[in-house]
Amino acid sequence: MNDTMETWTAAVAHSPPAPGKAPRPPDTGGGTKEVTSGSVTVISVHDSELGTVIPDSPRSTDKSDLSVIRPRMMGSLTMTPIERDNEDEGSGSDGEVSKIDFTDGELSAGVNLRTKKKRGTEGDSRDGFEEPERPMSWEGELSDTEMSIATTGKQDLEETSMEGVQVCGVNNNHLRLDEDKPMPSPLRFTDSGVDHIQAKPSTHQVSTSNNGGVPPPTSSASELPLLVDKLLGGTGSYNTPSHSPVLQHRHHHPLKHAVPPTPSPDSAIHSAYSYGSPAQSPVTSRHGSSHGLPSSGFSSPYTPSLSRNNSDASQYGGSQHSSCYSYSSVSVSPTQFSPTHSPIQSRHMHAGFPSPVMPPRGTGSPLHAGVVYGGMGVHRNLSGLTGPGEEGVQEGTTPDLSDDREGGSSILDDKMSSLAADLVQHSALAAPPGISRQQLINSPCPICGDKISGFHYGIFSCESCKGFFKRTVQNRKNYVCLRGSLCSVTISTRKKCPACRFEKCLKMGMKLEVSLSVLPPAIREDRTRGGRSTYQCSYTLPASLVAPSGSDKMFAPSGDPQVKLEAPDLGAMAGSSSHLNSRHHEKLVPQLLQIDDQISLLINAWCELLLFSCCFRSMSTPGEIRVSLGKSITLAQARELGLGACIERMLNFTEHLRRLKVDKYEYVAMKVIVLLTSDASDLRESEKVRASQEKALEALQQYTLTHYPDIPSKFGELLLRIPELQRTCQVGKDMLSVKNKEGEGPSFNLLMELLRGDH
DNA sequence: GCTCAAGGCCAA
DNA sequence: TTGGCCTTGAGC
Repeated sequence: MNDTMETWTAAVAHSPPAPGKAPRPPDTGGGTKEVTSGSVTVISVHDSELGTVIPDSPRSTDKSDLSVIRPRMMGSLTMTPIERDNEDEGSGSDGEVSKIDFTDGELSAGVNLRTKKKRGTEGDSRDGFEEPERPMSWEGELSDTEMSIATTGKQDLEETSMEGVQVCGVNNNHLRLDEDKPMPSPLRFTDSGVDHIQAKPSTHQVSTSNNGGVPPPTSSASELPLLVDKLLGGTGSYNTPSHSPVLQHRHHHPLKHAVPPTPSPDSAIHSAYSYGSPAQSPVTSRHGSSHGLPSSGFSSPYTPSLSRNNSDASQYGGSQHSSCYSYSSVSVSPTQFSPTHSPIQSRHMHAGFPSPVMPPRGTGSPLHAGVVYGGMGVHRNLSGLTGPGEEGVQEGTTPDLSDDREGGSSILDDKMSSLAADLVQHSALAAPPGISRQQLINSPCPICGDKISGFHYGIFSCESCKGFFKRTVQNRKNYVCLRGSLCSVTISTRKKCPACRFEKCLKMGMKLEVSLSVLPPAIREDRTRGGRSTYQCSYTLPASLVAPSGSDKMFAPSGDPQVKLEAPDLGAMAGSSSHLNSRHHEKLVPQLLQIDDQISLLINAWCELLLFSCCFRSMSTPGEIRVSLGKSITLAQARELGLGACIERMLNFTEHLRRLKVDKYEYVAMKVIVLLTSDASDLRESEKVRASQEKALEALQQYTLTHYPDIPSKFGELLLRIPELQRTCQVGKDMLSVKNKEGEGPSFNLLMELLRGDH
């Protein structure tokens, strides 16, 4: 859906400090110093399905469709010119980010990676890229052989990266995967007809309004986005390999925000440990036998000597500068951490981690073919799964070694960082249960790939990204990216585009405000220092942790209602999202729904959701239905394919949407309503579903009345479209059913191919 | 008393 | 403006 891969730059250069915002008071040692009420408008919104999404409220930004994930991933696999251009951050491009004042010094600073002093932690003195510290095994330093492996792996990485042709294999040729070859099915994420009902980039809230002179929306106006945010996924992994609305639970599992029996992070870790037996490890199956592998030079970063980088160490910088080296620098504790809990392996889980509710698609292990168990070789592939805005090695392109900004080595660093960042997007944020805090800390920052220093604002991130996020929010910076919000964000490039960096912070799950507003904000308005963050949901299950089927009790005792699937996950499956102010979440958060109910709802509504998405994105193309991969189908073409009746109704439906000028919020809300309206008969908590639907209806009504006061009937007209949508689906289903029986109709796969949401 | 996630400081 | 380091203080 390249044609809809529109990006925009919202926002504005720099909103002035809030009136009365005094310079930062001196640190007087605690206490409340200043109350700020501003916030940062999310910088840019890239919505693949909605195309350009410009929040009409400065306090809200919407990423209204989960399908944004797929295009990003696909886009990276099939480079488009714009992506290449974007990746080429060489001379000239920086100037495009005209409103972001970068100095040459900053640019050059990016080249130097991590040269700043660190606390005297063991191994800190070395630049990980130039002189990696001797990797540690769980018994101590790696042997020479192991070192050789690790070193060789690094060399391989460099060489292949430099060539830009072959995916680094980390000394394991069988793990290599040529990037110019089609990705194995489990990694392509393209074979789903319902995959746009997928996970989505995590959504985020902006704590308060940065008006910039624009009055904030009324509460009612904001309620829909809020509701949508909750309904459609308040947090999510960036990518998910899942292909079905059910499979996607892997990233939107009910447990991902489950609150542990105790809110303590420590207890949360404990919970993770309790799960982490090798036998139970969800990773085990993903990687098969990892024991026999020579670590590939990328053995687990976790060692029994965790004190080597325990919490304090992590807080003040670990021993590894580079996430890349962190992969290879340590190995596994067979006692404390199962090899299968290796964060390396865990990083790969996304490539096909079995759905907790449904068996994985495809044959065998989703990680089969050794694709995913290969250290950096995997990383590169995984990076390919990210989108154009997600940095990474650009498949099919040769790294520009003449990059005058950073030089060849820095490019490699960039790529390495990119890979690392990608990995974490798929791992640390979406790590399987059993991954401990320590393991996560040893993973690269999901935003830039740097060393994670701790849990900041809802995710494990590095110190720099933590500081950046804090500054951006506290200072109410509104950055703009004039490059389409597709800038790479890595260690070496993170300074180049704060807009994209901040967007990625949000995307990766950094929170300005806790989704459930009973908890304090991550960014403290009063700037009170000290104290522990009280939101541990993401801590327990960073971002998109999922548990395999039957592991529900891992994080919560039986009967804990928190275990139940949160509505956001349900909404995420609906294919939309938004990250908006959550100030009124407690008012709008719908009832949590059980996973079984979510599945039932999806089973009943998948067709409507698909068709709706298809029609909505076809609003700009009268007479055509925009199907997959940016293609359109006309009625004539549809008739040739035997889909005429269905497409005709879809065109009519689309025309209604066009006439009603359905906007993104209405679209999202309607999707939620459709989802919750499905006549699933086996709902366990039908009352909750109904209550959620009522809230969605109410929010939609308020929204339409607020935003379209001149069309008072809009709400009703929107609702009237739902039966029409359902009839359209029924026509399609009936047509397929009848014609397939006759052996002359279009196949189900064809329809799915047409409708799938990889846009 | 320890942990750790906040905010603050300040050199680069 | 960045990011490493520091202080703070609630939670345990």
